[in-house]
Amino acid sequence: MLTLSTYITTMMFVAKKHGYHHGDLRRAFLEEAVRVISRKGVDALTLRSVGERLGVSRTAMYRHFADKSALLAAVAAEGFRMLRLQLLDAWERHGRSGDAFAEMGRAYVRFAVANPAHYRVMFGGRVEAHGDPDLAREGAGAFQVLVDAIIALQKNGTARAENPLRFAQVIWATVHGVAMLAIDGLLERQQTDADTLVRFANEQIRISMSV
Amino acid sequence: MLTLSTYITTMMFVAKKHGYHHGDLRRAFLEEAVRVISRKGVDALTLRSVGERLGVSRTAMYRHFADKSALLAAVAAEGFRMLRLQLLDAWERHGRSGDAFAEMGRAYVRFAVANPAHYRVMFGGRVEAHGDPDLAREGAGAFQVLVDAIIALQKNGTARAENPLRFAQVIWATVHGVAMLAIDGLLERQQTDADTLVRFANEQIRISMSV
DNA sequence: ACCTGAACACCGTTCAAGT
DNA sequence: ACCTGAACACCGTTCAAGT
Repeated sequence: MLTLSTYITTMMFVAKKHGYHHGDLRRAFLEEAVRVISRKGVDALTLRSVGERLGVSRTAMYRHFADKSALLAAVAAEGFRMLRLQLLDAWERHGRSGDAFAEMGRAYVRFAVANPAHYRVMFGGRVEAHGDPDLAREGAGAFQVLVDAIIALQKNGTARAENPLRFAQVIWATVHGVAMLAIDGLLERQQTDADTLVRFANEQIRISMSV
Repeated sequence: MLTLSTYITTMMFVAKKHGYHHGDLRRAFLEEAVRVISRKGVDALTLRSVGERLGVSRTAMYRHFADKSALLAAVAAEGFRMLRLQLLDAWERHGRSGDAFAEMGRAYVRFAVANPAHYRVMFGGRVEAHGDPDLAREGAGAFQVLVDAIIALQKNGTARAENPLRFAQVIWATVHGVAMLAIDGLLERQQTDADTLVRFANEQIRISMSV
């Protein structure tokens, strides 16, 4: 009887999982963290205030994340997943062509500007892909979209033969640098907007790949 | 008499300034901060442990820096100053030529790899140039070396006519991205070393500038 | 002028306890 | 299974006091 009642109680809680206090508390923590980071910076993120905002105890998070850095790693992993999908969408929707490749570059910078909180956590050096397997997988997946696109361009003769990994690294470095300049507000000071700069960068990339 | 004795006491302390407790305490704080950051990361930096390490109270720092972020801003400003000097040295020592420009790129990445603590503070998004005038000036100074070099290459016909600021932004973005890949250890995972990648990036840059 | 120690208002994390 | 409140060991910063 005791075992049965425990079982029933447990099942009730499990059944309530997607309707518990805040529905999906894990997701609520993730979203609130992103909200705080984008508005006040990573350093302003405290578990206590997030918990209070969500109306749960300040230790409730530990049911869903090992610690604070695991929460940040989850934000980063989610960012890489979104980035991968948006890059893939730009590449495919524009016909996997040289122009589509340029659109990927624009999509990359657009992602960073639209999601600075995710982007800063992804590349701010706070979380290391080393530690979180999920994060490492998502990061590698986003990079692979770029590598695959380069290989496709080489196959149809748009890009010259060269180690595609090396192309990918330099191109990623370039758009990443443009994205950083954009979200750090360094372009505003120089009266340049991010999309203009990434278009210019795309032109430079096109030249250096086709020669 | 009171005024005179106060004056004398003050002068004694001022005279001792460069021989006080640790000679230059401001410099000692700066160096110890860099040491801690490079060994354990920015998040591991605590004023209390730095003070303890230097044998002073944990509030002694406030005589030399407004707060912790001012200390980090000073680290970043020092980093930009070192970077500017090393870029300028590479450019001038190699004869202000196209090759010298490539050597600047290599010097940039070498700086980041040799001084990852400074580099992370400079670009990690913790300090904003917006707030610290000294930091803003040093950052702009380092960037100007790149702009000036591009203008020189355009004057002697090595680089094509184009807004030098735009060239500078994309090129900076590229070498910065390579530097980030290098110090985040993402290249090791792909069996590429930083200098090989920056040499490849330099070749891409040379092509795109000369066409 | 420069440094100190105590105090204040925080923080992440642990843990026994509740349902 | 999931959540709680109290407790622990920190942290940056302020401030009256010393020399």
